[in-house]
Amino acid sequence: MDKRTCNSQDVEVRKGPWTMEEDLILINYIANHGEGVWNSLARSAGLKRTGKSCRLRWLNYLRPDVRRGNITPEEQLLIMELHAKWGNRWSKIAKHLPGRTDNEIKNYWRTRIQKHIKQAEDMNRLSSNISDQPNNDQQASTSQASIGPPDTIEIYSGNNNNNNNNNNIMGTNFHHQGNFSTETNENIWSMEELWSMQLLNDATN
DNA sequence: AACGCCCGCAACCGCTTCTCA
DNA sequence: GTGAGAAGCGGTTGCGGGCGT
Repeated sequence: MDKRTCNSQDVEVRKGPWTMEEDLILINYIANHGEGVWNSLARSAGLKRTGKSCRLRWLNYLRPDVRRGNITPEEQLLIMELHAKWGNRWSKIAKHLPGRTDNEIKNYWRTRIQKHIKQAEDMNRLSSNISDQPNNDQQASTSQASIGPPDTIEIYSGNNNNNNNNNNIMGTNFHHQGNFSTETNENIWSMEELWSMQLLNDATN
């Protein structure tokens, strides 16, 4: 594990994975003194970690009310619903999932859900290649969704009520504004469709 | 059995926001 | 009002394990 000195006081700062000893020190210290100012907590506890690192470790892993293990289908739906509403506001989303951390939700989104969006995008690109038809201009004028350059999929609905729902998902511009239209158009992927793809896929796993 | 690839997750980094003197 | 330090947040990275060849 790499250690490096960080400041004029020549204090070694440990980085990388936490050891069981460090975990125990942190747990015991917080049990006795409670959470406090993280930088001084780290120092007082004798941990060669930054306050930030201690805070993260505590909040995401050591806290007694952290729920670990599989995300349930209910939680999954809730995550998707809240993400559609708020975008990548992971901590805000996490507040509605007791015991789940923003980091966990963020990872879950990136590793699971985003994958399906990518698949949807690929399928969509494929289908638009197959049906590369002349009446595209009518489609273009009425379409509520536009598939952009290779790594963008933009989904729009008619109304335009939210200011900041421009969610960038690892190069995928995922715009969701207001209610999704349920009407099906070749280039429209509604939230419901994305959800059902996700659920279908899970059912087959 | 060995190797390479892929995926999931823990942890770090840097920026923003909050709090307080 | 403002500046400094702490906390919060989202994006990114790196490692380890599982799996296919």
